[in-house]
Amino acid sequence: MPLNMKDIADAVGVSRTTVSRVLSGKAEQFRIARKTAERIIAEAKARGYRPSELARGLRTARSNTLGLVVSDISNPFFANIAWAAEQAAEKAGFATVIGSSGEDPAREKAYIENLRSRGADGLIIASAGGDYEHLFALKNEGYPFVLLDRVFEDLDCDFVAVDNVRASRDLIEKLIDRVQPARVAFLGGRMETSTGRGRLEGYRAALRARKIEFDNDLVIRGDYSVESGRMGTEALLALKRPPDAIFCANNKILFGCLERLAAAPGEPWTSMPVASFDVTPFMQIVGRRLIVASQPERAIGARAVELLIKRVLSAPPGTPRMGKPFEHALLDVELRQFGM
Amino acid sequence: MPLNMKDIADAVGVSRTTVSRVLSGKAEQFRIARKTAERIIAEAKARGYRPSELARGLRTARSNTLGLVVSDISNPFFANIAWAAEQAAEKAGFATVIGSSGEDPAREKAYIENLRSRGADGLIIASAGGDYEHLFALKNEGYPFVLLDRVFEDLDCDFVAVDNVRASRDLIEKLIDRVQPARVAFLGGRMETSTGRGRLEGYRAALRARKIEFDNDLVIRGDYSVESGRMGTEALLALKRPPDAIFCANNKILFGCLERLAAAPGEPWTSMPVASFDVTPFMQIVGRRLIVASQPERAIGARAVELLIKRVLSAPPGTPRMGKPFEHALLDVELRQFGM
DNA sequence: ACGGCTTGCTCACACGTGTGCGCAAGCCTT
DNA sequence: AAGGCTTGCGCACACGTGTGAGCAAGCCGT
Repeated sequence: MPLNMKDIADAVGVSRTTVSRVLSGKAEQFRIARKTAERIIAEAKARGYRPSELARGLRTARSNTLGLVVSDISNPFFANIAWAAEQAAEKAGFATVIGSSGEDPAREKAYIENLRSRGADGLIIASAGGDYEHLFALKNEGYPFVLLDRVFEDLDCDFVAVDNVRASRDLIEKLIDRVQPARVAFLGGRMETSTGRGRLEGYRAALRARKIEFDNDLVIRGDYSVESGRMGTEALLALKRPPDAIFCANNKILFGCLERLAAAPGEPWTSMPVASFDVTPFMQIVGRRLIVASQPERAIGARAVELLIKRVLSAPPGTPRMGKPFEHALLDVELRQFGM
Repeated sequence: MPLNMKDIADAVGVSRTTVSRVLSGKAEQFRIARKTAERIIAEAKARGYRPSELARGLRTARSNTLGLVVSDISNPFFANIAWAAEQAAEKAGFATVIGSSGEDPAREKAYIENLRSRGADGLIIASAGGDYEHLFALKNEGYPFVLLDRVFEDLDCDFVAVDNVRASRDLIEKLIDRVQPARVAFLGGRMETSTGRGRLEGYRAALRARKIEFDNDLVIRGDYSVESGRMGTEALLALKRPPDAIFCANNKILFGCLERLAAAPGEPWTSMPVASFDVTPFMQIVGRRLIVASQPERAIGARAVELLIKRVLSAPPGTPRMGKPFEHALLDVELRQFGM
């Protein structure tokens, strides 16, 4: 109902085909008279014609739209990545739609299905992990997608991430050196994700490098939520022998940790140094020494879009993208310090 | 290509029509034999059939998808609203796609166009304001949409928001009472938005109520960004006569403000009470007295979806929604305190 | 006069789905 | 035996777009 090419065609007095050719910029290619083209364009503009991407996508099997499925859009880390991805995609002539799975594999799967059936040309996925068979299915069908932040050892595909083991190790070594000799507590994230496991592995590596014994009491496995940080810190507070420092696997855990620490002050907790991944604005103002692994969010988003578009364009629409080797982008993190 | 109804039909040995009827749950209505239906369903499941929402949307002029365009998804306020909206929409059988305009009316307009041409059944919009002619266009065409958080006096339509004037006034009166007699500085947001203007009006009303003279030096107009908070605070720091308290129009401005205050300490700045809109987790841990107007984010998101779906279902697909009176939902804010 | 070339456009099909109408076969009723 | 009802399903069109093939008219050269 909202105005077709047919309406424009009738108004101008040409066939619908001609309108289609003109409006998709192929006027010259099909030798449409300049006069005719101008009249068509004017009419379309005047009546506010907007092509149906549904019909267009149905016909061409291409929508110039990328889907972005992240695990938690309320995490500024992912919000910034999403923002960067949008900008990059727009520059390349692609629109973007965002979805947030809330770390729920079922929702993630549903989102992917939805975006696919809605004609997205490709997907960028920060997977919740756990159950990820649907990702294998994507790969087997040759559907273009790029993993973001979280990867899977047994699933070879394009991805953009950081070296979590190394970053975590560097960060924790730095933390250890600050309070030496140090018992560093570990508030971990989802162990179903490569980031969760990698950061734990980096923790172990740092302990080994500094010849510190691994103490299971100091390792709390949780998920990437504020609540998890609260609960983990709660557990630490109950220890007979408190840690000398705390590592939080991401910024949400850090929130919970700091909140709990603030609520139950007293030494050594008050002055205990804390480290975490992912910079957020508040770190500049919290009155505590922080060491943070800053991931290049803008670069991650932009690179993911770049890889995805490359993959999307590597074969005619509607056909599987096979053959081309997969690209693995590992970006560098930067250690930063906050607080006095 | 990704498997149509025809494939299923051929495999089972029936016509495509029958497959369509069965898979859209109208088997009984069209008296398809139970046996046949089961075979079709089994075959579809086995081969992983996924209907093309493109074709379906093209045919039915309905996509069961709602678009959500917010001004800044990296603001937890909007992220939480988006999250709530998704949940509510899912419960009602609608999918959701999110877009973030970054407070840019042009991007907002592009997003709206894109979502519409992609077949979204309706939109929830937290508009950037400034240029909003495209919203009038939506209304004139009878396209279903609900404004969120920000409204326009000259545009009557469904909306969900809070009474910014009252909330701001209550908040600032409370702030004044704390440090009486008080010179309260105002770090404002985008004046192109009703929230920006409303919160300023509330500020003026609070001053009047407490019989405090309006001092233009204390009023900084900016936008809803961290940078704006930084710059505004910078300006305050340069005043010969410092304020006794600071009001920030939203959480991002608050970030910038606190950051700047932390970088340049000394009395009276160190102990100066600060107020703002929108609760974020970090407020529990910042070592400063805060009074915050907490908006019911989940309720806002859910209510907006409810209104939108009502509007969407109020007329057959593809036809303008006119006639029904518009609903204005004004939700209550809650004043909360943080810090010692 | 006639064939070939250029210009400027149209015809008709395809994409995958939903749906009103209709039809054949079997059974029941009278 | 004829008419009508029920059961179970298919035909064919529509949605709005892109596109390969083709067609009429004019012009040119011989």
